[in-house]
Amino acid sequence: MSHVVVDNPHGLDQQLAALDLNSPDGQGGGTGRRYIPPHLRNKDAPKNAGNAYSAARQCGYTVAPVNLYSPGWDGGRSNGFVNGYHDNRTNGGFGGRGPPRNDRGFGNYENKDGNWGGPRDAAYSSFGGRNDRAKTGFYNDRGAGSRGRYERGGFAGGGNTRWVEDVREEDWSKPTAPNERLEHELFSGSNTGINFEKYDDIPVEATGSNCPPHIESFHDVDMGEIIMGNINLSRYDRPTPVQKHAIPIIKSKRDLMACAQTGSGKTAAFLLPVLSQIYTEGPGDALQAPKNTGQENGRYGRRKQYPISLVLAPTRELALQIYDEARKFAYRSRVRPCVVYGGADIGQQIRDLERGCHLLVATPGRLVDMMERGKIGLDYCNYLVLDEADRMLDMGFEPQIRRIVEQDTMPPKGIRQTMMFSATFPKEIQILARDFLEDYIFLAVGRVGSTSENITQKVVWVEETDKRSFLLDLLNATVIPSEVQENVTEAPEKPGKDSLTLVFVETKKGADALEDFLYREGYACTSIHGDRSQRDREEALHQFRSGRCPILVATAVAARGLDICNVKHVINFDLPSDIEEYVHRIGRTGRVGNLGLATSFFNDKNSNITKDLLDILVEAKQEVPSWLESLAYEHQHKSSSRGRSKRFSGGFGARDYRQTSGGGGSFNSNRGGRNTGGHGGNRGFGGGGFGGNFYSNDGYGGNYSHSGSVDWWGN
DNA sequence: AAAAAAT
Repeated sequence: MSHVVVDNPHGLDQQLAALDLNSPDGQGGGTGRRYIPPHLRNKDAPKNAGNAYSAARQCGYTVAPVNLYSPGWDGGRSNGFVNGYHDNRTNGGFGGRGPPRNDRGFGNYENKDGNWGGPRDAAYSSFGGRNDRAKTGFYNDRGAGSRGRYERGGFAGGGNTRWVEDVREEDWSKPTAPNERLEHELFSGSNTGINFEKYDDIPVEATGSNCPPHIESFHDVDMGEIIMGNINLSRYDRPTPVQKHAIPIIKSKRDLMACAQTGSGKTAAFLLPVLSQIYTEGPGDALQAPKNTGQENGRYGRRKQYPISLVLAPTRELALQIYDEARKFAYRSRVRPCVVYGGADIGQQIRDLERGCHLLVATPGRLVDMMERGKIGLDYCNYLVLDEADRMLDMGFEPQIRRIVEQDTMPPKGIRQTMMFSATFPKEIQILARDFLEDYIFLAVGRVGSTSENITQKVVWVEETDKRSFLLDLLNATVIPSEVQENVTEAPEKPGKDSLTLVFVETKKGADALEDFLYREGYACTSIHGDRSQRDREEALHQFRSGRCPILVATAVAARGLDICNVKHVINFDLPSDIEEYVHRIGRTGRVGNLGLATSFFNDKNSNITKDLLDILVEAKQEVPSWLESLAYEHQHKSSSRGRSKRFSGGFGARDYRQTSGGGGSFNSNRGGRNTGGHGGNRGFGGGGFGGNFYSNDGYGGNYSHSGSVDWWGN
């Protein structure tokens, strides 16, 4: 059942018609036709780069002008104030590059013609190779030979003109001196590369105009000597499927929307080409920016940093993880990666930023904070990556994200290069992609480390009161409880340095309690949840990773994205009520080609997940306990009569439900004959290749709590 | 009846 391709084009089109955002011309909504990704529509639309408005209007969409608050782009409107302070940097200069002023009444400006400034944007002229981003006519090519230039400040009179030594005399493409200690620190960890041949089977589909061919080896594309050196040090052997496709796409300066799971190697898929580009092109204007004028160090602004690349991630731990990867690939380069996220001392983060920041990894809230403090300017951010975009929207980050991307000084789409990664492609993400991406390529990657192959999934019936003792039995692994025997063929490995066990619970309280219990029972364990201090969280993760505490009790905070090798066993002490969450949780094991075991405790409290769980097990070709099967059957019948839980109302009366909540994916089993009637789980999940996962299920947009009215908890 | 995220 895996890698199902869409075989129900009608249903699919129906759904897409329902969300018809992009096809005023009817292209997207026709029946009987294949889904046309948004970027393939409106082919005739003028490629007026950055012309967000016209594009939006073409779509029959009334939107607030995207850069409403970014007077900078149409030039000359900035008054050179930053956060209420005078900003010497822009004094009398191009002006247009002034910082965002959404508190200064610029909101009334409308960029009337959508022209991002034309000649005045000569500020964009790049010494590097950015000009070959052909679709934009913005770059005033001064050629690569300049050794210096007049500083921006001087152009419009008003002072400050001075010759600036061109820092690009440093060749960013050449490696800097090696540093043994650092090298050891960065690369001594285990190989996180994914080198297994079976990954070749992972289906990948790329759509979009002029999509560059994929690569088979890291050597098929020139990423420069720094990157190649670091790839070697990381012991990356060959690219994963997502890397094979994403690397050439990003290298050829195209925007990208990629649907891929974590664990597919996607962090490197964007870090490698982005950093490679930065190395070849040098810092561009970013280093010319105020930083070196000395003026930013004055009374008001202390060294505002202008990262060339920004990566946004939903959770702090994930941000850290991406940052750690970035440090590897930035080794022996002039690029300095930084990370900012909440819960940690902001002063320390600011000091770190002040030491230089070319690539910034951030969680949205803290970044906005940094921007408002005038510590970060996105004026020169040429590369924007949104990682786990669906997750970020789930968590309600959309306002912050739009604030960062649209309402500030970030270059508009078409100028910057934007890459979005998401496990799913629901309506909200499609809208975001439409707003943030220009002429993008859509990449759909089948699930790597698919549950069916790598992870053995067990579901056992355990009453609430028995859970603890049951858990102890599992951890000891010497005795397999009789109830489990029928399902557990191999005993789980005992937790140990190379055999980590991750125990998921549903509540923070529960996490504390269970950790206490295990601790009292003499187990080396720790816990992670959102109420623990950031320091404790990181410490816990470290203890776990290093194997000092081979048992980690966790809430949903650890369910997604975290890449911890050697997790041999995931135990759902409490099952989640959402199948999506389940999939993410068990995905913490069986990574990088290893085998994993996932054991879930099930009792009547979990009836809401019965059907979806069953479907997942079937799809992943796992043994299904007979009681689960009959339960699912019962549940379906029982609930169809008296209105099922909102979330799993699948199968019946689709459209009527779609505004209410949950069930979105459910009614559209896009699998032709088999109307599973409640199968929301296919979305973004394992078995189902691309089509079904990404295009369809979320058509009704009901799957995400932020989209509809009520979620499972009634919030 | 929850978790996450800026303070």
